[in-house]
Amino acid sequence: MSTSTQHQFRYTQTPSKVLHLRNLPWECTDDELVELCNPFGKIVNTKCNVGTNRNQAFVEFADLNQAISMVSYYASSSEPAQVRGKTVYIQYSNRHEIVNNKSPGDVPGNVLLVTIEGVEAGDVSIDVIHLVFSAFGFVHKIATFEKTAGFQALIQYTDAETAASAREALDGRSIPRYLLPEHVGSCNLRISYSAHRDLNIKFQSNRSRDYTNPMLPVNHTAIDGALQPAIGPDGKRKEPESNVLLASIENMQYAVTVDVLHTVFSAFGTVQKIAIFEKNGQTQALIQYPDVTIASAAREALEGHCIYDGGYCKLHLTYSRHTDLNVKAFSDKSRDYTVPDLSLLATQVPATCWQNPQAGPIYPVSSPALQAQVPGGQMPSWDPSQQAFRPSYVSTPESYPGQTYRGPPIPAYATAPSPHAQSNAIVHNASSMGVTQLGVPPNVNLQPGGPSPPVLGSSPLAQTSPVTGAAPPGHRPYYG
DNA sequence: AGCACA
Repeated sequence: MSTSTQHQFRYTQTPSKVLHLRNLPWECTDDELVELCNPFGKIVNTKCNVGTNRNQAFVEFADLNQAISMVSYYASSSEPAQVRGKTVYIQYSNRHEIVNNKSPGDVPGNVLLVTIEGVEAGDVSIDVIHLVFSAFGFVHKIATFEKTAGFQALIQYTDAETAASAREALDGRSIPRYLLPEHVGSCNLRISYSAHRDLNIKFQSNRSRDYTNPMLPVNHTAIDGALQPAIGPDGKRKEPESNVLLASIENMQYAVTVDVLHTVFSAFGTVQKIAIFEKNGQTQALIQYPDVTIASAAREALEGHCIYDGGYCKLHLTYSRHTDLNVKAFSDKSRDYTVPDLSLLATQVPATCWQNPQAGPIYPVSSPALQAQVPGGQMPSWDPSQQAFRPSYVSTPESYPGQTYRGPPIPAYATAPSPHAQSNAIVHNASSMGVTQLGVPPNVNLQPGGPSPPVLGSSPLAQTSPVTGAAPPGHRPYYG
């Protein structure tokens, strides 16, 4: 019986330029597959560590005849195909192409994402990184940062080939001992590809370098600050002020959208960019102002306050290490308000009138991607009549500090939170904040007449929550 | 040693 099924296997194999390899060592790499198969033709794709035992693989040749030549060769060879001494069984795959389900980090590019395992940010200087990676070609730019994954660096080369050679040589290896401080044990490099093509380096600093632009200003504070962190009068480490605030949102019973944050933080000045993300299961957001003064005012005023009544969405604000966020202009988790609204421009300016001829082709006026950002074809938070929309280059940030927030309603807490206040919620009556004009997330239930918080009317939370009804008498909004 | 995963 089993012999006949084997026969069936044999004879139902129609040639394919994709080969199925099995009995591989589980450690097998794509490179080893290429090494094995390359003599027979051009490999256009591979997929290794397939199956529960991770001992199968697929190799796709550019041409069917190349796959046939490999299968025929090993069919009649006395020496079986081998990887790491293990015999590898080869047959035609029953598919005709390898589906490209490579994770983003496997898609080759000219920028590498390097995770330096087992070290702190201070252990490996950017100069050491530069030295190590320069062995493979000219390093254009380096940006380093710390994430939950550890200390990471983006390394930009001229092209993907150079990047690939560096990755090939360094992935899984360690930075030479003599380049590391003594206390560092092992420090493996984990290298994948970044989706970036061109890094946006603003300063030469201890965290980032642009080797193509020697005229770039040097950020001494970043360098000095890292070497000698500022110490506050209480002896605690004081985070340097920044124009970018990091908001941690506690007790987030209700959705906090980009629009909500924009509304809340616009009370203090032009919000340039917002990014929302998750860290350790908590929602955090970065809010970028044009300058430190505005950020500082916003931080002072909003720290510890809640976006919604009832202690929901409590803000904890610190200064971010960022000075300029690199965010998608339109997404549900980020917004760049400094980017002109192309869809608005498009309605006012014929496409042929673009001043920058390059701008047109990059974002076609009828781009579905652009329209997809705005269900219904509207730009809720992009009303140009809103003060908050004004691009940063129009505003005069310098005027804010002494100006005690003219324009939008002045939150009382901005100057002096009253100790008698019964609530520290920022939003009691959302309509008074102009939320309705700014574009309300569909799930926010606004009741313009009443002082109720913009709770999620349709959410089960709204039903179960004890504090979703109208505020008690005397429970006045902080907004006059 | 026998066909992936979105």
